[in-house]
Amino acid sequence: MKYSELKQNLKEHKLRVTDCRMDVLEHFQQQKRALSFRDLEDRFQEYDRVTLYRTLHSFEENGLLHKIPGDSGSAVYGLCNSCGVESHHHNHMHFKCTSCGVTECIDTPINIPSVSLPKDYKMSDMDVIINGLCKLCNN
Amino acid sequence: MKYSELKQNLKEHKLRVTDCRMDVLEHFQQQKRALSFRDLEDRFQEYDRVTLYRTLHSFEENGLLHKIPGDSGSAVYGLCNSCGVESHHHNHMHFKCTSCGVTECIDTPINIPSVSLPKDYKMSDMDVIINGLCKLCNN
DNA sequence: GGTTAAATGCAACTTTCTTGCGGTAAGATA
DNA sequence: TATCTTACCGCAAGAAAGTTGCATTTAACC
Repeated sequence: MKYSELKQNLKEHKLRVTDCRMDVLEHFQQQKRALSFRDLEDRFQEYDRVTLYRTLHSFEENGLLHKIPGDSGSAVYGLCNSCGVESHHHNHMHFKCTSCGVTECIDTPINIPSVSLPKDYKMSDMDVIINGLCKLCNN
Repeated sequence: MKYSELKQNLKEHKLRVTDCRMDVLEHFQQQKRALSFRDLEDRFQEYDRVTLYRTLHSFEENGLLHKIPGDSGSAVYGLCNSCGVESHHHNHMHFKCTSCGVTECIDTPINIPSVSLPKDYKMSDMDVIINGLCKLCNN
């Protein structure tokens, strides 16, 4: 993705354009997978840990990234193609490879069934995490 | 649940019977909801933090509890009724209340649809986390 | 270019989780 | 029930993860 598009992307989310944010956003675009704070820390040693934390938080707060529930303890962030400004409450589907540990967004629109909850429960949205083997580890 | 039953439950999972384990297991039974390490730490100040960590880990390892993915960073553990010794690979469904934060297991057997994954991906199991209002907060 | 609010870097700190080890107690065996 | 073995416990220390405050720098706006 071109520099101008990244810049535009940040501005659309009301985020000030800085080196750190441009680099982090570009990295998410290129990697096409969910990244943890640790991933960013390893990749961008030129930026302070605190700055990376704050970058992730502001990205999340402004709807550019969303947090993916992970059982490993540390949070993982994903950049879904379907993550538009208005579509905050869509249902996320993610694939986590049990072999290599990579988490990816599943963009294939799948009609998630209307779950029959017990009486008086009200669903707002749901996270679906599919565990298994990704295309690389499955071959 | 009676003392003898708790004891039996531990033994069935090849776990040595100790005070800490009995108390923790009983607490899970009584609470009927998912508990975080923090919950246990607050509840059982008479036990060492490390002991509680190890208790959770051994319970998880031996299939008595399972880890529920949480986006808050800290892991949450649940004791499903359907968690038998043999049924390790069943699909979990959990409800997390966005108001009070309580996570519960949804025991209603719901047939989770066969998701159409991209080519070459292989699913083993899935975690489904439904967010919304629980019956207490919805009234 | 000058102004202002926001982002950054640094330091210090809190919280969360892990490891190692000596002492203790559960479970087995006789 | 006495003894033995091994797993569990508590304590201490430390590693990892995340937060806060503040002075400095810089993006965005005029």
